[in-house]
Order: sequence, then structure tokens, then C-alpha cells
Amino acid sequence: MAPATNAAEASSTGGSGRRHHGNRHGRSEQARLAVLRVADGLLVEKGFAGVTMEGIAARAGVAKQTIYRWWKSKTDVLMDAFLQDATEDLTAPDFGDIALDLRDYLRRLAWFLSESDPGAVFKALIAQAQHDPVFAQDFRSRYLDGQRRRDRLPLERAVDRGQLPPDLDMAAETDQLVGPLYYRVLVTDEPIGHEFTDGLVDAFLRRHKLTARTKS
Amino acid sequence: MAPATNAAEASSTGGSGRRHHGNRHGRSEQARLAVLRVADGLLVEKGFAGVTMEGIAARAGVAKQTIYRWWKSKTDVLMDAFLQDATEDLTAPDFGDIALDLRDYLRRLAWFLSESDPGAVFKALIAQAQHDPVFAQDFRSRYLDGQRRRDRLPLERAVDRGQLPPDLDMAAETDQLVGPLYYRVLVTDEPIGHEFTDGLVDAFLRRHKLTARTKS
Amino acid sequence: MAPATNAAEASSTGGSGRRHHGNRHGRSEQARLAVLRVADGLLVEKGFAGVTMEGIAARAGVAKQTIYRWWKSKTDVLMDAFLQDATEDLTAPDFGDIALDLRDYLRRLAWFLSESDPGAVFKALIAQAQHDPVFAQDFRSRYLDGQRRRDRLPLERAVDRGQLPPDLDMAAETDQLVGPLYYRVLVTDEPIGHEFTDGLVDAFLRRHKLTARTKS
Amino acid sequence: MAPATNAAEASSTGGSGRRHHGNRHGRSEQARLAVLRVADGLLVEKGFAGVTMEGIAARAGVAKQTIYRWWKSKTDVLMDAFLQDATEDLTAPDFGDIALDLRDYLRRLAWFLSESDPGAVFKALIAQAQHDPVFAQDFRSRYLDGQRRRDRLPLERAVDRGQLPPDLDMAAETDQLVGPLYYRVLVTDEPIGHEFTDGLVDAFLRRHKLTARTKS
DNA sequence: GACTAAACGAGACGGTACGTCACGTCTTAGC
DNA sequence: GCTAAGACGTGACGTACCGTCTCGTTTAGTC
Repeated sequence: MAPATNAAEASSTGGSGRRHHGNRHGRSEQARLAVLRVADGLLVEKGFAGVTMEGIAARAGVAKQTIYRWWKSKTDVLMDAFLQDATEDLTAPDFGDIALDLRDYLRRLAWFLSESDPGAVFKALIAQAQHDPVFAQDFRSRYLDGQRRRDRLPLERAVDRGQLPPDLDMAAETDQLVGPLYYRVLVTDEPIGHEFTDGLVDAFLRRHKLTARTKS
Repeated sequence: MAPATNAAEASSTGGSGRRHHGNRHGRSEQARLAVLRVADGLLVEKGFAGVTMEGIAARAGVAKQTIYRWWKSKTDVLMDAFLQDATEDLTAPDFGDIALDLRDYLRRLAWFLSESDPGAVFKALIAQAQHDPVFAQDFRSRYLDGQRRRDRLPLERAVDRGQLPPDLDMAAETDQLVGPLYYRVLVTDEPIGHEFTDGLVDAFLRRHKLTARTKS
Repeated sequence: MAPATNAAEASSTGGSGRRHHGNRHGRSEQARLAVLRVADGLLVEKGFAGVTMEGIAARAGVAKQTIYRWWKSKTDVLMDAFLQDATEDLTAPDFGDIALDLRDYLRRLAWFLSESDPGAVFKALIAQAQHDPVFAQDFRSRYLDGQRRRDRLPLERAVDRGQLPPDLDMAAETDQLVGPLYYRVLVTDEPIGHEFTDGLVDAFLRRHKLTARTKS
Repeated sequence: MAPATNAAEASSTGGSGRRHHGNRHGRSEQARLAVLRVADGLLVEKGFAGVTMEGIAARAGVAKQTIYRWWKSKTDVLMDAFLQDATEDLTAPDFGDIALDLRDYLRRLAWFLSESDPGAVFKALIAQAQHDPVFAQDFRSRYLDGQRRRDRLPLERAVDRGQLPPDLDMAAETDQLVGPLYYRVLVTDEPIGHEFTDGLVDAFLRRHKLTARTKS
């Protein structure tokens, strides 16, 4: 069984010989990391249906009770794993120009959603959110709200710079920029190339009568 | 699993006196309809997790084996139920004007997705499609491809009329119109009012330098 | 379910190769024989649990309904198959001497029970009789009673000859002769050699103060 | 499946401090007893076909999985129930005389087989043994072998006493004594009165030229 | 020669039970 | 006090047969 080795690796990150297996010193970091890593791995390897509490417990060398003590469902585990991996990855750069900022950001968002491993987890979580309103609420407050704030950043900076009018409907504009990406990823499964994301930016510029300073 | 629907259509379209009576020999239309009706009802009433093969069988007064004989999973049942309810409901009207057509169509699409019962089933199916690529493929070929064709209709008519240039990137334009709706429905769960759908149409018109003839 | 056999016999007397598949005048001999043959074969090949109505129907190329029309259960089919094969096989010879008669008969009975294919079917039927009193009654009246009469024949002939007293308790004596055979076959599964059956005869002779005329 | 019973016994007899290590907290004695009691009850009440895993589980308030964890089939459960009830009940008394010992023992064996509840279970198990060689082997090693040893006891004691010659063929003699009982119980279903069992003893005495000291 | 009636093959149907899987709760022993 | 281990009740899974019920065909015999 792999867990022995995995556990060893996990504990080696804790500097000195501080291994606690079951003890009176609070939660086992080792167990927590093993669970998250295994959950991620199972999702990528066997798909959503292949992620089970029993499967995670067995492969992580962890007791089921330990998982239930700290997470309330397998989707909660996956969300934790996702948050650990994904947070702060998707912040738009500041090139000082709305066109450049958006172009870069949408490309990276597209890649994240359609190509990356965390993107696969994201899709699984969004799927779960369709089935479970409580989970949906949780997912929004723990990830999506923050993501929406990051989505809006380039526009806010452009308003600050005076490139865009201050009375812009931020929510609607953001939805028009990122909505088509999510639509392709979640619904049509068509590939998203640079021409598609760049096209979104161009459309945005055109309807606000702006022009791109540079072209890629 | 197309045969299920085909058989149903075949037998239901058999307009005149040809219909066989108790419908023994061959599939039981009664059982088929009961299953679809019950599946739909369970989804709306108890959510996706509340839809089980056993539950459908019990409530529909049907043997489990009968369900498995004609559908390969509960999502396959739900898809059939969805197709029976939803097909052809979402065809854009033809008012002779792109602005009017789009305004009406997006409002109805928004209502369908966020308010209607079939819309709830649609969300469940899209969720399942995230988890199961085979199902996703099936769903696309049996519903989404047709829906995309319907989405494009208003634009195609406008091109025919000369309101829009013939070299328009249909796919990209459609995605920008409907993508934000799906995004709100599937991801952010924000309410979609007329101001939002109308705003999408206005943005479309602005970036193509058109003006709305009328306002609703 | 006696009619099954009777009908079969009646129709089998109809001379030449008059095969009818489905017709106005009674049952298909072809189907009847196929069912019995297949039932026997399945029992020998896959054991009792491997004999199913569906299995018989499929392998015999017969509709389930046809089986149910003529037999009331799979054990009823097996009983018919058994009766067809086994009846009249086990009649004691008449060598004119009780010792010789018994010796030969018990050997053949032992072989029948423990070695022959019909013996295997017999064991399955006796087993079923433990579980189902109605079947047990049927089996007794259709086979066991006759068999008991055949068991008693050598003793009756000996009484007629004057070798044994006329007030002999036939039932008890027969049970002591054949009971140990059935016991070994059904309960202990120990092999039954000639020394065992001959020993039973010797014990019989000894307690009735007879001596064997010949020895084999 | 011997471990089931053994484990249970081990845990119930594990009085002092030496607790078992293999099972963290081990099997539920309560569940085990409920299953055995219910299985017995169902057999007596509804016959063999009325004993189902689902029925046992439901009536015993136990999960099906719990039954499958410890027993491999319903007949395995019944065997366990039978062994719990029946073992050691059928030991011949020692009156110091072969005639008395046998007379008493055969009467009690007859009663056990034909009248008692465990006797009904025994018949069901013997029936199953006809259908399933693996089960048959198991049943023999867990019950029948011991029973055969008990059958032989009166004869062995008589040999020790000098009432019978030491070169007696124990197996054959035992089969002649008990075989007719099993035959009547399993095959002919004729009632077994004292006159029948006593007759078996008398025949035994006669062929060994012994006389009964007392008569009942 | 058309018609009728019995038996046929086929196979869908409502069911029961099977044996398996994962759930979430729980108890116990070790560190 | 947290851990690994794992038994437990619950409930759904997908499968195998059960016995019943039309279907549409085949085939004698009757009119």
C-alpha cells in the first residue's frame, strides 16, 4: 500500500521529526494533506464518480472518521483541494491598458477552465452546485465571489485610469466578457483559442469605442 | 439510446386508426410515459439526488427491469423526459427585425433556463455532462446541437435581410449573446431580468453599429 | 400434473414422424422432448441451481409459455424427465432365490443412486421434496410408491416360495435393506461397494436364519 | 465458514483480560444471535423458500451486508443456527447394555429427525447438500462426522464391555441401524413409531445372537 | 378455399431477491 | 484528543428469473 510512502513524503515537509499520527496535539496536517492530494488524484484519474469517501480513506491511509471530522462531504473535500490549488492564480496583470489586461486575463482564464487540472475540479464543483443549493452557496462564498472580484479588476482599473466611464455596469460587462468562456467550457465543449478570447476583447472595445493600443 | 424516443415518436405519430390497443407486444407506451413523467416530477420535487431508478420504478408502478430495458441510466431517463418537454419550445420568433427578435428570444431563453421546470432538468443534465463525457456527447447530439442552431436563427435571418454582414462569425456572436445567460444560470446564480437580456442585445447592436427600431 | 406424461404418451403412440409445430390437435412432441432433454442436460451440466425455466426455454428453442402450459415448475419438468428415463429400470430379477435376487437388486439400486445420471436427478428431486410438501406428495405417488413396490418384490416372491414366513413385516424389512443405501447416498456420501450391499443381504439372511446358496 | 461461529465463541468466552486484537471492537454478538434466531424462525414458519437474505435482514433488524460479512449464503446461516441448537443433543445414554442404549438412542434420533424443529432444519440442510457439493462437504465436516461418531458410541461401548466382538464392521452396522430412519424421514415420509425403531434394535440383536435383557 | 382454433416462438411486463457498493455513524485501542 | 481500523444500519445499484400476458404465425380440421 502506497500510503506508507505518501505519509512519509507528507511528513518530510514538516521540517524536523514532528510526526504525529494520532496524538493530543490537534489536527494531523499529514492526514489533511494526504486527503486533499488523494481526492484530487482520484478525480483526475477516475472521474467524479470514482471519488468516494471510502476510496479517499483507503488510498490516503486515513480513517473515514477523520475525513468526516473535518469535511462534510466528498465535494467539500474537493472544494478544499481546489481552493488550495487554485486561489490567486487568476489575477489579471496590470499592463496599464485595458485591452492588454483583458487580452491576457481571458487567455489565462480560458486555459485554466479548459486545460488545467484545477479546471477539471472546478467543473466538477460547478456540476455539484447544480444539484445541491447548499453546496452552491458555499462554493460561491468561498470561491466564486472572489473570482468575480478578480474578473472585475481590469475594468475597475480602467475606470480609475479614465479609460472607461465610472457609471459602467460592471456586472453586466464582466458577464459579457467571461460568460462566453464558461458557456463554451460547460455547455458546448468547443475549444477556446486565442482568436475567441481576443474576439471578446475586441467586441468589448468596439462597443465602448476604444481601440487597442497594441495587437498580439 | 435514441431508439427510446424514436419508438415513442413512431407510435405517437401513428395518427389514424392503426394504433395497437393495450400495446402489448412491443413496448408499453403507458410504462414509457409513466417513467418520464415520474422522473421529471421527482427531479423537481426532490432534486437530482432524489431521482433514483428504484424511486422512479416504484412511483411509476413499473418494474426496474423495464426501465433498464429502455434507458441506460437515470440521466438517460431525464434526458428523454427533457427532450419530450423541451424540444421546439425555444425557437426565436420572426418579427422582421434583429433587435426585436433577439430581445424576445433572449428573454424567453432566460426564463426557460432559470424559471421553468424543463430548465431545472436542463441544469441537471448539464451537470451530469461535466462528469460523464459519453453522456455529454449524447446530450450534445440529441439536444445542444439543435439548440445552437436555433440560437443562430435570428442572426441568420438578419444576414438574409441585409441587416448584418454575411461574413459575421456566427458562433462567436451567438456565444456572446447566450453565453452570459448560461453563465449566470450555471455559475453565479444571479437573477436574470429583462434589463440584463436587453442589455446584451443593446451591446450587440452597438458593436455592430445598429439601432433598435422599437423599445419594449 | 400427470396429464403431461399421459398426453405425451398418447401422442407418441401416433406412429410415424408426424411432426407438428403449432396446430389444432394437441401438443408438440418435438417441444416436449426438447424440454425434457435440455432439463436433464442442464442439471447434469450445471447443477440444480443451473436449471431455470428461462434457461430451458432458451436452450430448447421453446417459448417459456409452452413450458408453463404443460408443467407447473422446473422440478415438475425434472420429474417428468426422470420418469421418462428411470421407470422400470429397477425391477429385481428372479433367480428363484432370495439371496441371489437381493444381492443383484441392491447392487443395481446402489449403482443407480450413486452413479447414474438419473440417480443425480433423483437426488435433486428428493432434495426438492424436503422443501415442498406438495411436490413431495406428487413425487411419491408418481415414483416412490412404485419403487417401493419393486423393492418389495424379491421378498414377496420368497414368501410365495416358502423361503420366508408369510407374516413378515414387509415394510420394515425393505427399509432395512434399502434404507442404508439411501442413507449413504443422501447423507454421508460414502461410496457404496459390493461388500456393503452384500453385507446388507448377509445380515438379512442371518437374522432370518437363511444361508446363501451361492456366493458371487 | 467455520470462522463465523468460532469467532463468535471466542469473543463470548473471552472472559479475562486477553482481548482479541485482530478485530478492533469485533463483531456484534447481538446481530449474530438475531440472525440465527430469525433464520430458524423463518424456516419453521414459512419453509425453506421463505428464508431469504432480505427477509432475515429485515426481521432481524440487521443490514444485509452484515449477514454477507459473516455468512456466505442463507444455507450457511441455517447451518450455523442448526449447529447452535442441535449439537450434543443426540448423545446415546449409557445404561450399561447395548439393547437399552440402542433402543433409547434410536427413539430419540427418530424424534429429532421427524418431530423437532432442528430436525426440520436438518432436512433443509441435507436437501441443500444434494444441490451443492461444496456445502455438502462443509456440512459433513461441521456436523455429520460428529454425528456419526455419536451414532457409533453405543456399539463401541458394547465392544468394550465384551457384548460385541471387536472385529465388528462399525460403519456397516451403524448404517443398518440409522439408515432406515433417515430413509423414512427423507424419502418415504412414513411415520416412525417405537415399534419401528425397536424392530431395528431387535433385528440387530438377532443377527448378532444377543437377547434383550428388558423389553419396553 | 376460406375460416377457425389450438399451440407455437417470441418477448415485454410487474415483481422478488440477489449480491455489491458507498454512505454516514459508531465503538475500540494505540500513541 | 486525535488517530487508524473497521463493524454497523441504510439504501440504491444493476442482474437474474419468476410467472403472466399479449402478439403474430403456423397448421390441421371444418364448413
